[in-house]
Amino acid sequence: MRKPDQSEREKGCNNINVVSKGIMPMKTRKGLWSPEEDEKLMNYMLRNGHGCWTDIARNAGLQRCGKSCRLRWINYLRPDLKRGAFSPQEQDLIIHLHSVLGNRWSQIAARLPGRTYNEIKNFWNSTIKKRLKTNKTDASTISQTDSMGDLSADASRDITGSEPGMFMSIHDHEIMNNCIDSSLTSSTTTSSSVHNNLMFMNGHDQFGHLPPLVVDQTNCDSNGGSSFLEQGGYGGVLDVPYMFGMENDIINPALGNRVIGENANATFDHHEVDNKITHHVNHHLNGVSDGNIKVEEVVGFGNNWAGESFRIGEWDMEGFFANVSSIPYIDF
DNA sequence: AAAACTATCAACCGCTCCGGG
DNA sequence: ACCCGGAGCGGTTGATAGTTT
Repeated sequence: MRKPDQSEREKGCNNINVVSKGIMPMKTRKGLWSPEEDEKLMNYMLRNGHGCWTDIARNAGLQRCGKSCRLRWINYLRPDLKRGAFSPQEQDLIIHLHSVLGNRWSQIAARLPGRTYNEIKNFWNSTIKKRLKTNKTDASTISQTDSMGDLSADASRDITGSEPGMFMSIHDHEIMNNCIDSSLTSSTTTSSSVHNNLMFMNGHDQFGHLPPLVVDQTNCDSNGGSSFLEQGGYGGVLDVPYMFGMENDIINPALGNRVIGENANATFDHHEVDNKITHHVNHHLNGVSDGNIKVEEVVGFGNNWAGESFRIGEWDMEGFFANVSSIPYIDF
């Protein structure tokens, strides 16, 4: 991997930035950090702790901008960083969290102790993305032979423009099926149409969205919730999304877990939910499942999720529930 | 052996958000 | 209300190590 190299290090020395607080123009270095610089920053941080990064850069005797110091500390020097390859469990968790959170790398990293967002981002872009792409190719081959037609064609990207390709095993579908509330039959659509929309081969709907999940507090037991990590596969039942809604809500992870359904206008406290997820995920990392968290335990009722409420009409429900009869995966 | 290709990842860039003046 | 600076984030780049041809 890239190692500190003299010519490279010299390159950045021509950049002249004015150090904040207007003391005097000072050359700031760019490029790779030398071991000496690392030592300076490390020693300073251990002695003085966090503060204004611009001050840290200056006080530590570094010819670096504060931004560069911050990045170096967060991504490399922090003592609590875990080194080495991602474990299969961590990989599963990253995939899992990405399906829920999207490219919010810092939020994903916050749930992986000792890992940085940059590390996870790099890992995703280099390794997982390719893996999913390969899987997608396989899936599209299968889907063609299964007469999936143009349903798979538009699944090349999700609404954020990133690559899809999350797979669900039959087992996953069964678990998900168990989590579908029978009361949906009385909602604006039939339970059969919802079921069918959950059963796209690649785990996405015809628009490339991840499948919606129906919140059912009573049926989603710890079996469904913990099975994902234990299986070690891609995709699967997402226990985290269950934590976002209320009973009978439909949640679409691709839309930021926004809620549609009878509680569409309900809003939740983002930080509270965040804390609960972190708690839940930590249990997974420690090899302990605490089962699904009760929805009311997370969101309560009447809390506010700042500006994140989602109305049913804002989603393409027509498209969402279209073509259900042409999906051959599982017959209900 | 060497050129070409691929994978990895450190670090930069530009942007948004937020708090203080 | 507006401006400014710092912090933080996500996208991207590019150097280098490793692998394949």
